[in-house]
Amino acid sequence: MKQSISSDIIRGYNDTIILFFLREAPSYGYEISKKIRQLSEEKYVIKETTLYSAFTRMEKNGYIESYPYQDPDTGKRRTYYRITDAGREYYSSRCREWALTKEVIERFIADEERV
Amino acid sequence: MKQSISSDIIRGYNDTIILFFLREAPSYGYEISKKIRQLSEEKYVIKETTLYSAFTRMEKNGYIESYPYQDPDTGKRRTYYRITDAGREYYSSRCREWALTKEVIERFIADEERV
DNA sequence: TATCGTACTACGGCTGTCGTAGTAAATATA
DNA sequence: TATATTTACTACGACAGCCGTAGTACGATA
Repeated sequence: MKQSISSDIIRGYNDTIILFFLREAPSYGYEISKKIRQLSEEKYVIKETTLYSAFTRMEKNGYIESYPYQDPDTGKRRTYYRITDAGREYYSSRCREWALTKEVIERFIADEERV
Repeated sequence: MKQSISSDIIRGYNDTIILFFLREAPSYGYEISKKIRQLSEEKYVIKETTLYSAFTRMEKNGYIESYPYQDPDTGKRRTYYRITDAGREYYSSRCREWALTKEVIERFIADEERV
């Protein structure tokens, strides 16, 4: 019974998590999902449907752009995504919001319970 | 254009915030909403419908119990809520989850953007 | 008399997450 | 060579929680 992260708290932060990786380089669904697992040390595993619907939403919002890409080695066709300037701004604003949110939520978290 | 907290990130933490106050003493909707505003210094103002639906949900889940109460001074009738043992356990588990979640999310928040 | 603060309830919409299912090609294993 | 697993998605619909709108009712204050 490992403690894990509820989807309600991560809700709305998936976009930020995805953009965190796209800031550094364009990528695609499967790779991003693996990177999330790795960086979180298996503590957070994004669901496929959640991930791909986030792509759709963010492209609609202009935070990312998709383009087809064929891997020169394997020949695999994938949909790659790159971050836009609007996406970078959005990421930054979410980071600032996070700082504020964290500070506020912690006022409602009892010290003794913090483990 | 003050930076404020989005409902998506607070989502699912409203229950915890409410229980934070009920742990100390029974209370009712209006009072709790005021306390949230105060403790967050206006950074988070819970919506009425959100608050009352949280009460309903938590009572259904057995985390709180309601009882009618008439104020001896004003004569005002209110629905008071008190926390149950299950509610205390739930609060504690949410606090532990928070510690984990915070740690994980921060891996996806770039240092430079932290302000 | 009217407005404001208090203390709610009802209803329905919206968004993001997730379960289920299916497709298809490449790679690994037996 | 046959089968399983991994990779890389798409479609559909359910669900939960938040929130906008609206309305009720009562007391205090202007």
